This record gives sequence, structure tokens and C-alpha cells, in this order.
Amino acid sequence: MSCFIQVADEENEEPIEIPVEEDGTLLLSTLAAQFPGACGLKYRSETRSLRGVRLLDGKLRPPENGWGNAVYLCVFPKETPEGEGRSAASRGSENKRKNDDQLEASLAKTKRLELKQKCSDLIVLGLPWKTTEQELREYFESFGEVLMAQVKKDPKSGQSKGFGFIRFGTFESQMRVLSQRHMIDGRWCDVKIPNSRSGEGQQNQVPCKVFVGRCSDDITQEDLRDYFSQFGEVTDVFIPKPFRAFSFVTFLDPDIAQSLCGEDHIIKNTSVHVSNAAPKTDHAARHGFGRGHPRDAGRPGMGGYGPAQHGYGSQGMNGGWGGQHQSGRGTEMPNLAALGTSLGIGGQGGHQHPNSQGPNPAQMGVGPMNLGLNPLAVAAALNQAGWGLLSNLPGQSPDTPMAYSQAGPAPASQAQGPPSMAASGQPGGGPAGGSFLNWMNQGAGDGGGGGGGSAMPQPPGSQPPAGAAAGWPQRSDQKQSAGAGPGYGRNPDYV
DNA sequence: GTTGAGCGTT
Repeated sequence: MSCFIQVADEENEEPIEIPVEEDGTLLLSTLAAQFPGACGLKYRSETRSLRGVRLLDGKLRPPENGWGNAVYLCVFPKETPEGEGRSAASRGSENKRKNDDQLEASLAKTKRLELKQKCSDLIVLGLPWKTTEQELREYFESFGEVLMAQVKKDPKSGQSKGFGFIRFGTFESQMRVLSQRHMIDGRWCDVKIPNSRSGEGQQNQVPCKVFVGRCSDDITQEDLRDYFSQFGEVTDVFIPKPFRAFSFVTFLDPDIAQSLCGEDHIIKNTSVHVSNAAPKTDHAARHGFGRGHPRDAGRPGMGGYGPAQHGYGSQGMNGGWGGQHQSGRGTEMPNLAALGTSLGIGGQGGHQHPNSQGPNPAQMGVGPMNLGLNPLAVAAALNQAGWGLLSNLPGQSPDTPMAYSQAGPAPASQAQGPPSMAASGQPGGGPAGGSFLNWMNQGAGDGGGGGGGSAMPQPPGSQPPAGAAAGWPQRSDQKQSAGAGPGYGRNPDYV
């Protein structure tokens, strides 16, 4: 079996042999040790097209037929700002900027990166009692330089309290760690931005998650992961079940996610449309969304969405994206809330989407308080308008008229519509939050419906999230919040 | 010597 694979910076550069693990995977950290800043690999397939290498949990997986003798090429995050990682010069010509627009975008991005790149302490929850600070540090060192690792202990007994804190030297490491769960000494642990720090920088981030519309039902998670990995590391893929013609792809690098927004891509002979995934909280609705993509300048802001406050305040934000659902150990998602659904900096909203030919949802009064709306139709309509699911559409005001029928044909056959929020009469009251997007995002369904009272549809069978192939925590020593009520059974991805 | 959602004696 081969113990090394050949990796080069770029084509025609001299490859370096890099050791693979015994299980045949290549650790991203190993790759990064030789190619600082690399976030993935690609290679020329038989068809001479570039193909991305699957990356899961920091491990690059060999192609179907093994690594072979191919020379693999590093993938770097697009548009690495100056002073970080490898210089643009060393990356060849691919990142050359040619016009003022791009320059401007670059400056804006650099500025934003300065904001976002700050590391903060991270809390590690669920540590085994026996785990020491040394062990904690050693575990996380595989993700990058660990500046601090501490296990909180009872002062008297010295007994661990089962949680600790870590701090990384690079934001990259922090992001990577936040994007997954961690098996430490035999227990699944969660790493999160601690409450004491939440809101100090995380909100200045940009979504890592994109909405992929017009999916066909034969496009699998694997397909999406394979396809989108060519652009950068994919940390999660989520396809709602039952089939709803859209999916979410989360990238490690928000810039990569953003760079894809507005584009059409062909997967399995299907043209899918990538657009912004909507944040999960009404923050987005109030503050606008996104900073505009260079190629997609001026996405509409949330301004047109009516009184976004409507109905959400009472739900109680608990600080952080998707915070409503951040409880629930066991089925809890990795802390993607800190990753994939954060908010663009003070979005310069307000423009009409240049490509928006259909009715502007803002003007349409896109309200989830639907009239038995077919989600597929809504997704299609919004997406058709170049919007994807841009707004959180929180407890929409009843005074915004519905106009979906203008937005596009509504395949009426899939009768599984979103819950009638109008009927639920909230704002803010419904057990499930009362947002159309909540419903859209639920995917495998509000399995917590067992808890009763949810107005949400409850398709059978939840599934573990992508990227959790190793098995979601079902350890016998880990309480599973049995009968935890609404919410715990839902798919832990995207709330 | 038990425990298992949480949030840090600086």
C-alpha cells in the first residue's frame, strides 16, 4: 500500500510526497504542514477535469480507486488576503485582480477579515472527567497551535467539571474546530464560543452556508460534497427529507461560500443555483444580509421584508445564531451556528437584485404565513428570482400580502406544504418558532414533534447530519435527553 | 468514590 502521495502547489510544480495515514486518509494537518493554508486537494480525473478530494473531519479521503500515482494539487481558500498564508504571488495568476471593482471588494474583504479573524477562547463541553489539560491540549493540537488549554476543576476536590477552554493561534483552526464535534477520550464533546464571548466578533462573519436550489432528487449528499469540494473544504451538506428540491452546503471558508453565490452549477446534469442561505435569526432581517458579492453586487437587503421584529422578540434570543436550538446535547449540531449562519457585516442592502426578473420578494411580501404553499414552489420561486432563501422571514406580518402565485408555477402535486403560520396565529408563539425558514430548514423534520404541539410537519425518520458519519453520539454514558421534548429529535443541522 | 447540562476563582 502506498504510504505517500504526491502533492504540488500547482500544476507543473514539483510535487512533494506527503504521508498518508494507515487508514488511507490524508490528514489535512499533514497537508497544511507542507502547504500552509491549503484547505483541500484536487486532481485531474480521467476526463482531465479537475476533481476535488473529499474531506471529512479533517481527513482527506482517497478517491474511489485509491490515491494512485496522481499528482494532487493543493486547494487554497480563494483570495487570501495579503499577509496571510501564502502570498498571492506564490499562488500564481489565479487571484490577480484586474479592476477596481475587485480591488474594492478586496479591500472590503480584507477589512472584514481583520474583523473576523480574531480568535476567542472556546469552551469545550462534555469532557470526560478524567481528561487532563494536557490531554485536552494534545487533542486539539492536531487542529493547529493551541495557545491555551484548561480544564475547569472543582477547587477543593480537583475534580474536573467536565468542561474546559481552549484557544487557538489561528482563526482557521478555530473555525475548523467549531465546525465539528470531537471525540475526546471516548466522549463526544462540543466546542462552542462561550457565552461570555458570544457577540464579540462572531456576528461580524459571513455565512459559510449556501443554499443550493433546483436540486434534483438524485443528487445526493455525496454528490454535493464531491462537487463543491473542488472550491474549498465542505464542512457540511444537508438535504432536507423528504425531497424539497434544495439543499445546503457549508464551506469552511465563508468567502468561498460567498464566491459561489449567484452562480449556476451543473451537478448530475442538473443545473442547480447557488445563493445565500438565510441566517436563522431575525438579526438578518433587521440588519440586512451579506455584503454583496463581487459578481452579484447588491443583493437586496431585508428592508423590504416588513416588520421583521414581528413575532420574534418573544422567542428570546439566547445569544448566537440558531440559538434557539443550541441546547440539546446529544443531538446537537456541531457549532455551525458559529460558523455557517452568521451575519454579514452591516449589509448594504436595499438594492434590487440586478438579475431579479421576477417579482422582488421584498415587494411581494414574501410571507411564510402561507396559504398552503408548496415549499418546492416557494423555493423555486425565490430561487428563480435569484434570491434563494434570503430572508429569515420571521413571523411575518399579516399585513403583507401574499403573492406567490405571481412568482412562478407552483407544482401542486407535492402537497406537503409548510405549516400554516397564519393559522398558528403567532407571532412568536408557536412552539416551533413560526418561521417559514425554520420550517424550510428543518429538513428531516421536527422529530421533536413527539413532544407534541408542533405545528411543523413531521416526516418520519430523522437522519444524522452529514459529516457525522462516525456516528452521532449515542454513547451509553451520555444521556440523550430522553423525551426531551420538541426540538431534540429534529435534525441537528440547520435549525 | 457518584454526575453530564452548562459557561471561565485569572
